[in-house]
Amino acid sequence: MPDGDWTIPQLAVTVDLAVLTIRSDQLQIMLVERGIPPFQGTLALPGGFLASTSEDIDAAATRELTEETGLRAEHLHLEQLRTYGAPDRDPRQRVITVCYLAFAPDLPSPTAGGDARAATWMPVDKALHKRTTIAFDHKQIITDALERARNKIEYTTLAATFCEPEFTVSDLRKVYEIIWAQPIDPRNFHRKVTGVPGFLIPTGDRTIRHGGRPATLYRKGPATLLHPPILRAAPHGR
Amino acid sequence: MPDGDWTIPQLAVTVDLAVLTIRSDQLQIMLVERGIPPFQGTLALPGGFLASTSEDIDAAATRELTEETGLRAEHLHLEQLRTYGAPDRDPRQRVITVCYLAFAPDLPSPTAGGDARAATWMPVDKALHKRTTIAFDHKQIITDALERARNKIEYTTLAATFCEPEFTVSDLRKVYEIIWAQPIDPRNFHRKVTGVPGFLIPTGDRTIRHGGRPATLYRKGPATLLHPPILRAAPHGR
DNA sequence: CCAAAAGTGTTCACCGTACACCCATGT
DNA sequence: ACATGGGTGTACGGTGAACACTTTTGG
Repeated sequence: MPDGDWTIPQLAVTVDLAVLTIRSDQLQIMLVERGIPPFQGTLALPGGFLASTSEDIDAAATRELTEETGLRAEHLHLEQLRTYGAPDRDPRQRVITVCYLAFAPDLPSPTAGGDARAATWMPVDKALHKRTTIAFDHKQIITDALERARNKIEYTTLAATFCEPEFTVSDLRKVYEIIWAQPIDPRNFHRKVTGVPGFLIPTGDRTIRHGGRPATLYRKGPATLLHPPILRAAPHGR
Repeated sequence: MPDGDWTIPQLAVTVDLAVLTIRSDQLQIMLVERGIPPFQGTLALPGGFLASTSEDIDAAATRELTEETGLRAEHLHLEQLRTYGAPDRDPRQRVITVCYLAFAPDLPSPTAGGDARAATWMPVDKALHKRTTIAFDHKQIITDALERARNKIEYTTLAATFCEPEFTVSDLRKVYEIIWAQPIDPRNFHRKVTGVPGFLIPTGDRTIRHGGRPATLYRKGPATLLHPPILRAAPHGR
């Protein structure tokens, strides 16, 4: 950090959220419809300006997230994704956005938090489709969020954050299959994840199913890293 | 991004650099001595305020980096590390710092770029030592930079960015050994890295050594990802 | 000849993959 | 009985770790 005591005028900082969840067997992202220009009526990532001069940016992201989802922070994963600062990304003024990535289980209702704005879910595929219009550079942000999510579940236990508090190995496998868009052998996956110490804690209960053997229910354990990682078939991301 | 058209007053955005290099068989980080309070006389990461309202933050980082190192951007690696926005991280005013991580080969002179400020190198170990004082929250940033670097060379070819344009397999291995602070078997390492397609391009020349068989010289090839990654012995970083 | 560093060959243990097979439930 | 999904056993192939060994230089 340099010496000097001046600020660029007309410089604003916002915190935006890329909230991912799995709904209807699809990876979906939370979007809000913009009420004013620019991009009036189009969809954008939820977010907002810093609430006060003394608010930490991480805290601002947490606040936004719990407001939008209505969930408690412990049931979510939140991490900083990247900061976007192209000079023309907002036509009104210079806006720098610190963007956060969040993983959430499927939520009872999109706007359970009581927020006035209409938050909706859209499949990530559809949001990234050529013909879909997303405000600002948010389509790029969604692309980055997807890539980060795909990489992250390889070597962490965060995939479980997409599941309900109690979930089966199948539920967890579905998360991987949906995010990676590739099938996974159920038998080997089962052995793999149950073999990681501290990842899955059996609750003692079992599912009541419509057919088939009942599955053991698990809770997420304290482990955060997977060793060795669950590697995808194809070379990482390129 | 939300609706609204106002800015927090007294909010400044800076771009800081965590530049890593290998000098004297140690991982070192570039620091500058602060000329004015706060933290006058103590060391801090190089960086600065955005040069103009229309400057992209990535471009600002590149500019700072080439100014400080005197090297052309092609010989360096630069990526965004993280944004730090704790409200009290600068006692003067609210400052949000977008921090970048850079890898550089050993440089001819620390301030070859002709910059007036005195840039120095300090071993990362020493910078992170309990008794070393570093300005602002920059010690935390250095910690994050080190962790990122350690992870990054696992699955990318970026370790070669620490080497001269032409280097041997031994040179590259030393980079890994120094950054990971752990010995690596020279034979297996050799086979591993020479086996990655597009990683190492032989120049045809060999080293002239003070003893021992001359080593083949390589240039960095177009490959960017390592598949499979070079995994460290111990569980990743925890 | 010896030391030192580069580079190759070989062995072995482990692990991911593939898949046969058994288990426990609903219909 | 049969379908459906949960979960275990096992054989095979690839790869990383360990290390003996050869190659090529300087002293």
